[in-house]
Amino acid sequence: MSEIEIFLIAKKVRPTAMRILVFRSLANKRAAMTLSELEALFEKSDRTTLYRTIKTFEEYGIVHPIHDGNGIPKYALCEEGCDCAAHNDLHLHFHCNQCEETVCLTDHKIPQINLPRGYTTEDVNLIVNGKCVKCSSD
Amino acid sequence: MSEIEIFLIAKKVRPTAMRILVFRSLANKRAAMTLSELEALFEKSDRTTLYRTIKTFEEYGIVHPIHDGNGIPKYALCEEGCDCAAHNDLHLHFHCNQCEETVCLTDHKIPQINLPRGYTTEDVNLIVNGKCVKCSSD
DNA sequence: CGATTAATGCACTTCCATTGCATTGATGTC
DNA sequence: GACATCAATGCAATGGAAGTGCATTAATCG
Repeated sequence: MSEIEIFLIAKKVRPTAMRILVFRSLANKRAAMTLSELEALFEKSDRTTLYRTIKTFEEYGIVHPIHDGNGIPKYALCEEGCDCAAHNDLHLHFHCNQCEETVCLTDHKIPQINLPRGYTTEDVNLIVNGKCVKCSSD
Repeated sequence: MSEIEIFLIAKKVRPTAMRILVFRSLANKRAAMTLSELEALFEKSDRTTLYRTIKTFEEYGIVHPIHDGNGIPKYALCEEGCDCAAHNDLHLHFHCNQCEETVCLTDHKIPQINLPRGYTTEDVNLIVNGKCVKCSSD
């Protein structure tokens, strides 16, 4: 059994062919991907299956969606030990305006945000737009 | 001539009826609004006109879009003196998970974010999700 | 007033998310 | 191993919203 299969089972998700493929694709690609980008990787797959695969992954804390401000959500694997449901992994996301790639900067935690009296925080989403390492050297 | 008309002219935007209405609607509502929400306010208006009105407002620095993570952008009036084009108004946005309203917390500036070497910042988008004042008292 | 440009309204297209339903595949039981 | 059950898949269809082309109307300028 592959590592991915073991991981999925541990997450209580049945390791079907499609799920393994999607997981591997996300693991190999350093950047977050949209459903369409994922779809393009698999010739034969149905959009719906992919859609539901991602939903399942989301539900079981395997991926988290990233809304980088381009309207279409992207997905990236959660960090090990990240309990996204409890929002314990408040890292920031970087979106490159040139190559359009969005990456998790998991080492960069989000600073404490002060809110006006009466407001309570449940989740924080921080997107930095700019130029990534690859594009800065151009 | 109304204040709104004067303001629009100062922004080099012709104060048409629709534009005045949209501006007033955004000014009266404290929260940011989607195109659909705006559309619902005007019985007779065409969606396209509204769409282009907002695009024009965006272009001339009258409104700024807010991507609060729900896929559909919302729009709010820019602060006075805010030069959105130059990203000088990096305030944070608060989205209430209960009433779904999104507001600008213009007094709360976004702290300096440190990025890994090679990354450059052009824009920062910070969304805090939680409960707003109104909903906290429930 | 007439000409030019801007704004509007309508029709249409496209893209993506989402759901219903029938089918296929896997799992667990006897 | 055969069967019942439930999960996963694939196809078709729907719906919401963004965006575009074009003709019409309104405003502005000479």
